[in-house]
Amino acid sequence: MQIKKYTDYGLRTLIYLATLPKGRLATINEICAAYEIPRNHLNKVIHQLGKEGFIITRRGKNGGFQLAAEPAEIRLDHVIRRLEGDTPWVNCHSPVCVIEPACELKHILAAGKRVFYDYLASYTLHSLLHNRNELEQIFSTREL
Amino acid sequence: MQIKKYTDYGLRTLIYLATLPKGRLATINEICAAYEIPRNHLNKVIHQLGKEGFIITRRGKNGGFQLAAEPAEIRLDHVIRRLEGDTPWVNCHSPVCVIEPACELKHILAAGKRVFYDYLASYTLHSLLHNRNELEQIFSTREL
DNA sequence: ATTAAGATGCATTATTAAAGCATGTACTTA
DNA sequence: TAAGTACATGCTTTAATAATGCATCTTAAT
Ligand code: SF4
Ligand code: SF4
Repeated sequence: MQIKKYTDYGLRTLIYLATLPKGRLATINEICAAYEIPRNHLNKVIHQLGKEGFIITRRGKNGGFQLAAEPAEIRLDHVIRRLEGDTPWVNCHSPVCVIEPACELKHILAAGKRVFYDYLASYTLHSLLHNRNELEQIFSTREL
Repeated sequence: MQIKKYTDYGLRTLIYLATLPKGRLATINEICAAYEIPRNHLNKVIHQLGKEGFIITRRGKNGGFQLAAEPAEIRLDHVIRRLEGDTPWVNCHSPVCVIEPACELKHILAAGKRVFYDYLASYTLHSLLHNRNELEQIFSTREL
């Protein structure tokens, strides 16, 4: 019971982008260096972030990506749901569970999942910028 | 992002026990047969359920196990927390995340996890017996 | 044309959960 | 008290999935 690194990498990317001056593009290499994470994996995350519309990507020389909206408009529940994949938190099929038709548990777990995401819905990328100065300082010292 | 089969097996066991007449012991073999799940894995689950005090186990001939309390006294958050393991839903260490000291995200995720378990806390094993008759029927037909 | 960036697909490795196996220990009953 | 049955315990192996690596394609600026 843990979110994937994949998802966390996506959130880290959004955090990084949010600390940049508006309009400035970042590159995959830049983010890998900042967080010391593997380029290949981040590659896929960035791609999905683009597909999902959280960032705007630009190919080619001088390309890169930036936030597609204001940080306050990017909801954490949306991001995590997409990156994490929105499947049930319990697998009642494959293999099929014999009490499935009579089982209440799966409904309770599904409701719990909803409650979790409803809570996250009260936060946005902006909520993660409380320590913006400290974040910027971390990133700037890493560039040395 | 999904609970382990291990945890689900534990819940299934409790559901099964709750459908039995009070005082009646069940065995591991019985539950494996009822759910068509592997004995070796369930073995460990049963053992932990005993250690955690959700069931009372008895060794030896005519041994087995039964619920340690009334279904209405067995809270789902307690069971799932124990079986699932109560670790954070995001791993900020190993490897260490460079923005960890400035990051708000982990706190939000931790709060979301609390919200999830708080929700589960409003349910007990009794909540899972709404379709008790249907459950009993499923179990009885499987014994053939 | 060259170069630098993301896009895409496949292969490999690492991690963890799940399952298997062997043996120990407690308890009942003949 | 010996035999049998059930849970307890530890170790090994397999399966599933996430993470990572690699090669190549496409796009766009210069
Ligand atoms: S017990 Fe309920 S929740 Fe668990 S697998 Fe069966 S149907 Fe799904
Ligand atoms: S970004 Fe925040 S939540 Fe994610 S690993 Fe780093 S410290 Fe933890």
